Amino acid sequence: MVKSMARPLSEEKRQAILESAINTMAELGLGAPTARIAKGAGVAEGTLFIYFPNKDALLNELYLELKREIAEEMLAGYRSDADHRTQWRHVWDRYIEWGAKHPARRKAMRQLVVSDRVLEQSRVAGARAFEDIQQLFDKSLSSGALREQPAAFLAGVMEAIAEVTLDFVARQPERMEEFKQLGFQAFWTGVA
Amino acid sequence: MVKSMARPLSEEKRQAILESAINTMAELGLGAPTARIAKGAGVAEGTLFIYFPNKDALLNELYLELKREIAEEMLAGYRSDADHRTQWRHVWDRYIEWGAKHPARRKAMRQLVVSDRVLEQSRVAGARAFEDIQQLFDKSLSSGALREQPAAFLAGVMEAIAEVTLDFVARQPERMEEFKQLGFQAFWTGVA
Amino acid sequence: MVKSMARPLSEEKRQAILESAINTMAELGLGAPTARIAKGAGVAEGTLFIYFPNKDALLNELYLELKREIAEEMLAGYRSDADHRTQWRHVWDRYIEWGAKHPARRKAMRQLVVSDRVLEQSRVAGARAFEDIQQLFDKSLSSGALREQPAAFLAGVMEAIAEVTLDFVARQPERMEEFKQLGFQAFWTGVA
Amino acid sequence: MVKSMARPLSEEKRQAILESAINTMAELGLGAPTARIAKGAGVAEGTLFIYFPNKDALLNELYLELKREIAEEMLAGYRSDADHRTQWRHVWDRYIEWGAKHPARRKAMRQLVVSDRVLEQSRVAGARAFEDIQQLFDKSLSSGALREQPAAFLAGVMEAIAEVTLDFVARQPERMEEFKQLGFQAFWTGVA
DNA sequence: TATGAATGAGTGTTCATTCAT
DNA sequence: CATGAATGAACACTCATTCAT
Repeated sequence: MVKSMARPLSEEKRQAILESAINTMAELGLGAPTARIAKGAGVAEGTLFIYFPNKDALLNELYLELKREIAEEMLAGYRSDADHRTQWRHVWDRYIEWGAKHPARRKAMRQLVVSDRVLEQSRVAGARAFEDIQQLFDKSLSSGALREQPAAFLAGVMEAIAEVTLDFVARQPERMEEFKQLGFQAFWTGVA
Repeated sequence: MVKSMARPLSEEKRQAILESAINTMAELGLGAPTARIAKGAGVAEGTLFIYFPNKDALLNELYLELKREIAEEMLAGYRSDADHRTQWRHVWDRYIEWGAKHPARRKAMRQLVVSDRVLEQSRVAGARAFEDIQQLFDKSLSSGALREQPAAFLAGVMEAIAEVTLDFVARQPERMEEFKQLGFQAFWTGVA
Repeated sequence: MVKSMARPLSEEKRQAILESAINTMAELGLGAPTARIAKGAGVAEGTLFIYFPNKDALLNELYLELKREIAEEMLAGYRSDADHRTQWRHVWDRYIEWGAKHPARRKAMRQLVVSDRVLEQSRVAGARAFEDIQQLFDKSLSSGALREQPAAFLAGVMEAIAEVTLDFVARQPERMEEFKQLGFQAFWTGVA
Repeated sequence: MVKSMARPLSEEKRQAILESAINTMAELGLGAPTARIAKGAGVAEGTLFIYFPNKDALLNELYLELKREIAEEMLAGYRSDADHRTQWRHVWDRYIEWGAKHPARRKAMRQLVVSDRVLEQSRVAGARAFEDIQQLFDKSLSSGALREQPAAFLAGVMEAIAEVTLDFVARQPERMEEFKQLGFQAFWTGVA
């Protein structure tokens, strides 16, 4: 599905605005002024409102964009023929690596997640990007590889432990491998 | 010799302001206007600034206050003679119950935790309120009841899983016991 | 190549704001609210801050603008071939006439001159507008037409006597010529 | 005339408040907060309003107090049997010395003089403190020692030149004697 | 489409003054 | 009389959004 039909706008500029929003929000939180975001993107204040009807829309789209990016990243190189643990480990490692490599994205995401300005609708849409990973959960659950529990709960636990892990990696990057291992172990033995 | 005061600062009002800050911030996030917080506390706009020199100070004090409250709550009724698992379970249950009972407090806390406006200094001070619980971690670790790992990491994992658990409890309060159990199991088997 | 502007900053509006600042400050002193100044200029409150980054900047620019205007006024019609006394008298008369014609400007200037908010930097820049008049001082001094003394001191004395003169003119406008004469005599015999 | 009848208040405190007002206003201008003035005087915020009904009253009384102090200072050691020039020189020297010794007082006075908050009434009362000096003017004028001109104008010129002189003394205190002499000469030859 | 000047409601904070203690 | 907490109007400044160019 190509967007360029519906919006004959410069996809480049749109991306520049989203990227600037990430960096500006990482620094200033959700209160980051749209004027600064625009400036950071190299466009005029008003231009931002051509690409996004208002700030909340920008916030919600950014949330979605990041969700999609994370899901994509987590599945890259994924092999569905490996055993359950290996598959989980793959997904886990990819996420930790993404987070370690993109601190600003993580900071922005953290603000978005707890904000009321990101609508339920966006959260649902964001979850859809994780459908493939969801299937991994479902399969593992039905195969008995994981203890009986709601898949969403599982997902939440995994994400939560990953965040803690990333906090530690952020503070001591040189111990990344250790924390990555530690975090996965806590998750896997905890839920398996 | 203390100079007799015309009217001493009222601890009651201070609490009213903090309480109103919680509720207002639960609804509006950190952007909650000080004027609204004051109104909600039944005091004049200016009065807020007698009790807190500025909004950031209020935010930091609120963070601390909540941290202390949570620590106290978690330790209430705690028995140091029970076995490790029982002790952990106690602490876990108390936290889940606190969170389930105080959704506004949790919402406010969530915003504070991810905000740059809460200073490192306050976070350190907040951690001090958890020193007793920290000892529980240390003892369990040295006794071999828990797998070898940094105590702070353990604490982070526990808190993270608890938050997920509370999110589920918030959505389906009638399944509270089930989620409480599920969350603890994930934590305990994950780290033990 | 200049990027075509949507709407260029309007010199007209800038002047309107400065003009309104003069009148508002003449009435209310330096405490004149920016909101009132803006209103008096026929622009929105926020517009003032597009033309001046903050109130202090407005104050400093206003000081400069007035200094420049006064210098220009004093030199208009000036003939460098006349004798010293005539040249001085010309400059003197022009200033007294300017002050008598623009009481609000004088009132505003009086506040600005004694305020710490007008920076040394602005005062130096303001003095630069008087360089031509300064030369008149220097020439007269070196020619021996004026008693030996620092040129800046001379300038200060002249300005001070002019202010007194203007105060009297303000109270009894009908005696303007008399005071103008009296003041100049005090100055000229005092320094020549 | 003893004040302590009308106000059975501590004259000491009243003076402390006025003194603090001088210093605080020298630093912060007329916008100096009453709370800070009170603190500087070692009294409570509310106490200030026992001694002065409101801030404007404080300002006006301060103006008067300073006027009186200056007049008194100028006449101290004054010999009415000396010749005119000697008498004028005495008064001149005393004022320059007062100003050089009390920069904060001068700064405060400068703000008060140009402020609308000091009422005409206070200015008139302030002038009364100069009645004795006024007589000196009158006598000198009628004796023919000074050129024919309104006494008030003369006084204004003297004050104005003195202010300029003090500005120069403030910047180069080591040249005080030189400027004092220069200033007096400008004044005396200008008006005599 | 792109620009950035213009808008004005909204924000944190100050401060003269009052008044309960 | 003395205190300082309490008040709320006022202020400088910000910012999402609009719209003339």
